[in-house]
Amino acid sequence: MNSQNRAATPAQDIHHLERQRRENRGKIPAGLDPYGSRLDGIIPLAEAVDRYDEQADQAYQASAAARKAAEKSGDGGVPEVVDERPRVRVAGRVVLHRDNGKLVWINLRDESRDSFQIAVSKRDCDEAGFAVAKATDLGDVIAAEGPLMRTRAGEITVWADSVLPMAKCLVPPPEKRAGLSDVELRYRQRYVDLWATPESMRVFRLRSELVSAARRHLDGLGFMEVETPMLQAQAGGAAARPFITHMNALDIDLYLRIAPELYLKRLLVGGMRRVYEINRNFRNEGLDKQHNPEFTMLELYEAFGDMESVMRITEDLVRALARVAAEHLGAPGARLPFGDLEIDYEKPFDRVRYGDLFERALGFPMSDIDKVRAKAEALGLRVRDEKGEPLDDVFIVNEVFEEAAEPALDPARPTFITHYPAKLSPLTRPNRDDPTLADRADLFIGGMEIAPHYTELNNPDVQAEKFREQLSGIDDEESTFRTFDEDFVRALKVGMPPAGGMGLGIDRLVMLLTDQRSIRDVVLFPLMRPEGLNAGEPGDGRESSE
RNA sequence: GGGGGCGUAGCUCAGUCGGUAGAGCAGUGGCCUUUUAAGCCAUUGGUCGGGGGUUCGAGUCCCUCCGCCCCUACCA
Repeated sequence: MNSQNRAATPAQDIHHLERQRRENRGKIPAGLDPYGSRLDGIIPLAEAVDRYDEQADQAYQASAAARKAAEKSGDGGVPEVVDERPRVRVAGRVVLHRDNGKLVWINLRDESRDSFQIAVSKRDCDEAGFAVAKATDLGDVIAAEGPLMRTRAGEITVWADSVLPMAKCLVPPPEKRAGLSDVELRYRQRYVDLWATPESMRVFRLRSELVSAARRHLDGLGFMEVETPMLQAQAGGAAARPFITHMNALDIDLYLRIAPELYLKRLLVGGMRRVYEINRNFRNEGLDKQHNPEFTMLELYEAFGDMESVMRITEDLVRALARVAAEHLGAPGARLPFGDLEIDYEKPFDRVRYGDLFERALGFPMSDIDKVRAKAEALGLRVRDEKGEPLDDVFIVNEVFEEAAEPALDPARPTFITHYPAKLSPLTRPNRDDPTLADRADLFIGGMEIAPHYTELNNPDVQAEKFREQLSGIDDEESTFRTFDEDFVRALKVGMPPAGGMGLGIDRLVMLLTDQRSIRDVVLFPLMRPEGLNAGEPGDGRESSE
């Protein structure tokens, strides 16, 4: 079964450190597969620590000592050794290896614990297991079994009587104390980062728990989780550039979705009352600390609700998730560090009207358009469109708003910005009392836009008109992917109940709740330029420059 | 797109004014049955990201390409 040992890599191409590891693999006793096989009953390392029984350990030590003393005195009547220490079977990556000759100390790591010690003694372990322990390299995956004891130095340890190889690590691992700090390697080889950098594993474990908790929370509110198309003939629901692909069977171009919105609303038409989807969106735009081309979005819609009702859902949800994260830090409540900030999710979130925030930050109202334009010029902002035409007032206002007012928010206070100008949100339902305002509220936390909320438009005629307005004045490139969604208007004609909707950027929320500054540190496999395609072609530099 | 920075052993990093490439960890050989960043002795390991240039001489200076990071811009 050990055919894998003889994988045909030419010897001269193998790095000497890998060759050495291949040789060490060969030292594993015949009859044991270096790549192991199914092993039941393995418990997490953290649980092994919990199972330690102080009394049983002391009773064992005492009875072993008594037996030894009796043997020594030779008076007969040697007592039985009482060993009721709990036995455990554990497995993990070898992160430390101290070979004392006839006693080998190995520290394992798994998802649950950074380090857990096993001792492999020539006297007490079976022969093959001892040989495995001697041949073990840092980074190997092994399993061990034995009683739980405490060493003289006080560390809870498995005193192994059996050790089994589970997987050889042929690639030399990162430095044992510094771990992997090269960010490029961490992203490209996440499989190394996860085991070699405990902090990285913690972030992704917490991310998983947060997403689970979000589902539980929403399910508890009577929401139904659904899945809608990622391959779409029209990329709607947002104003981003989509990725394009081709379907051979129908010979049509398809787009990777930029948002699930228009499909989720169709479900409200069909009669679903509360729906949500947690899934990937794809946007063919720039990469930075807050943007990955594929990112995870939670969108939810509540029939017979509105912006206010979904704002309440979001606030409760975010607070519940913050509590999960705080529990991980061993802190009660929901106060979490984010860089230099401490963000308090427990107190009611702040609310500020768009216009009020503008006036508070700038010192004059947004209606004072002369001052707004002067400020825009002073800030060096864009005041004309691509064709050189002056931008509409409301867009200038928004440029100034984003440049000068948004940063005036307290980043440590989760804040909803409400009452956006209607012209900024062309697809949103205008406010019933003041049609110049849109029923839209954006949640900001830590200086990041986390979640927009809307009272959804459900009048098919208004929707059709909005689509038409949006399509007028787009350029050729945009027109290839921005189209009028006839079917969506037809759905609205069937009748969609009034509704509130929300979209929450899961990656950004996870950044906040795990205190990570880059989206790449909360995405397991962030997009990277592929390795080795054009790297270092001889002479390519000179040729392309001349 | 614009600007700045970085790239040296498997990993983490030094490398002075341009003068024969260094450390720790890891690895290898040896000793060691309570170590825990184990220890002690010995020791292997380099396309200094690729290419070109200047120079008697380049890890170091210049050009260029590749990759990554940061800032900025774009992004409902």
